[in-house]
Amino acid sequence: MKGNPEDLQQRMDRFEEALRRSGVKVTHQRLEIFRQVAMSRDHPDVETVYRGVRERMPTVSLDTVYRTLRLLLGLGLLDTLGLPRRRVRFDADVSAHHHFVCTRCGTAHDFRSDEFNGLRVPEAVKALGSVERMCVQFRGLCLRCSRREGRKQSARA
Amino acid sequence: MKGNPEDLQQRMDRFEEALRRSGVKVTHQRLEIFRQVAMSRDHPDVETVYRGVRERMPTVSLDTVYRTLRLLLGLGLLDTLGLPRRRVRFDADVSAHHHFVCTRCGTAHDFRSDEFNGLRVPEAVKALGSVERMCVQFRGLCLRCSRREGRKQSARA
DNA sequence: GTCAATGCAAACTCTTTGCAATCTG
DNA sequence: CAGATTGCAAAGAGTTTGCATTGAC
Repeated sequence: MKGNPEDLQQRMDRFEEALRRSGVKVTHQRLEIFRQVAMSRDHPDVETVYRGVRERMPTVSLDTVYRTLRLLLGLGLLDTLGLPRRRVRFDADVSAHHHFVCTRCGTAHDFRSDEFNGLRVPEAVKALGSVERMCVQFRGLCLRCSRREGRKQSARA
Repeated sequence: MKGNPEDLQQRMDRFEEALRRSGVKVTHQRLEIFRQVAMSRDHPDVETVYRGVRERMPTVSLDTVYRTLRLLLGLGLLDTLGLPRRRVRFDADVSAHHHFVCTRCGTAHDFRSDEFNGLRVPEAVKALGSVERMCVQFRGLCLRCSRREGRKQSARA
């Protein structure tokens, strides 16, 4: 992220508006935590967000940062890189392939695609470092979780 | 993964061969742990690998599973889904964009690409679940880590 | 037989939770 | 002012480490 200041202000305004719409309270902590992520050029982890926010707000606590980030994830105002899950998942297939990952249960399925394997590395990416591998990731609800979801819906009705 | 039995046997043979070439010992635990990952259709986490291996080898310990998986990652015989880092990283940009992730330090940088945004969802993926979003991920050494690497090299020389 | 690898238990790191105090709407 | 939110401290996950024992080569 990180754009010019007007840009950031605009995003902060939209953020505050989104909080109100979601019916949660607009607290200093929430504003500063979001601002910190929005200001970062790379994608900060919790500790980095915490340190950054603490410079402007020395009394903020680490668990508020955790709680807030989780809240904002849930509201769709933030995203995580890769999976929001903690557990590392392993893959015995080291050759080129791509993934579909379930946002609910975290299970991942492989698929192969010559079209995707053939994608060229954009110049913008070459400027960031030396590319060793590439992977296309689709995210969404897997069949099993979709079915479960459906059952819950009909149970409520 | 998970292919037919001959396939698995072949992969086990290649695996054993790779261990020998790397100069590490070929132990029952290593064979069974790799077999468990290679057998799995989805991508198991450590706990799942542990439970699976324990059915065939009840005395295996959880930390051997951790150690072995880490070893095999290092040897390039296994891969992780997403980042091998545990820390979750956050992204304030919820709109469509793609990532370059450094395999060494874990930092991630955004880039945009209309070409990638326009990729169609393959039929094979639609069969796995409902796709909500898509992201292309490039992995490799970032500039900063490359420079560091270079310095280490010349320091040794 | 030697030294790497394992199993056990304890340490460590990251994240979540319970509860009283505080602040938003 | 009521109830959501925070800060603190303690508990919970997941992962790593030290050391004596075991097993591959």
